[in-house]
Amino acid sequence: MSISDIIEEYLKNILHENEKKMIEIKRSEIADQFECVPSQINYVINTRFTMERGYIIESKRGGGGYIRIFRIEHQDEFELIDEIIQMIQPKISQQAAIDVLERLEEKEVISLREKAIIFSGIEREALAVMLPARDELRARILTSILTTLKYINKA
Amino acid sequence: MSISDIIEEYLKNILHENEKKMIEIKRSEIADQFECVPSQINYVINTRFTMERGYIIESKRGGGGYIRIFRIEHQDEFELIDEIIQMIQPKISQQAAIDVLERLEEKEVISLREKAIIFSGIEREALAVMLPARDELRARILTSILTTLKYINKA
DNA sequence: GAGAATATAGTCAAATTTGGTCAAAACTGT
DNA sequence: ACAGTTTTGACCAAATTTGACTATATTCTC
Repeated sequence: MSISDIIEEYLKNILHENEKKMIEIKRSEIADQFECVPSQINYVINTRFTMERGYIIESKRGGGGYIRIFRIEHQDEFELIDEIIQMIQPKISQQAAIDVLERLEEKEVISLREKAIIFSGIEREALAVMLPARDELRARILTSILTTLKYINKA
Repeated sequence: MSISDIIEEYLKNILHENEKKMIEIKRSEIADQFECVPSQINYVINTRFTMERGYIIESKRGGGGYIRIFRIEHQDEFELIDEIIQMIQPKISQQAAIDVLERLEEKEVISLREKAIIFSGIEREALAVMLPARDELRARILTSILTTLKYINKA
């Protein structure tokens, strides 16, 4: 486990315990705590607390500055899926797609098996076209699947 | 016995004792341990821990990088799926794909819901490329999904 | 209130730390 | 000797770590 992984875990623990919607941190404090440079916190946030993974970031510089991490909440599955469909237009990378599928599984919109099936349908090797067309094709396929998912019932 | 054989045996011992489903290794550590070049580990994995032999590999580079080896068993319907994969090379029409999915559902290889998901991933509108490329793309996507299906268990 | 000092956070690219690929060389069995 | 397999190493790709430089907000001083 890298330091980034550890910081990610630490932040998620705070966030997910007590069903918190938001946490506010001071970048330099976290950096001190984990003995890393402050910009490492930005790295963790940029790679692990992305929209695709269901987070929104807000921050302020200067005295009393902060970084806030919000968990994106939804009324229901329908709304969650719609939001993701919007997010992936008009293209989506493989990594972002993985994040999206991961999130859908966490939220129990899809099963582990369905996640594996969908992933194998949109992975690089299956699509076999060059960028940027590949990311657009992936977005279309995923959109089509998500649209179906909106209306289909779980087993 | 070659070094490759020894490394293979070593990894399989760890994996099979205690019924472990997965092991995680660091490529360079194993290479050090057996005094070989790191790429030899890739050779062992590529020749001995293939899907056909019942393993799935996952890896990550960079700090905190790893190689994970998962053990899998294949499904009873392995042969049926293989036969279909052969059949759909190198291209498949939408109608033929529907027939295939129908057959898979009848044989209970996939559920009704999975059939719907897969179909929406390979339908004309989702792929949005002209014939004959479309039928080839559909074949690749479906092949990728079917290959996954050969090894993942039903819920 | 203007300007300086201080306190934050952000960006970006270089350095580092992993693992991956590929083909040439070496080895093995027949 | 040939074919197939294994070993090796040069080069590549990806993820992480680090730090110099930048941007912005607040507080202090006059």
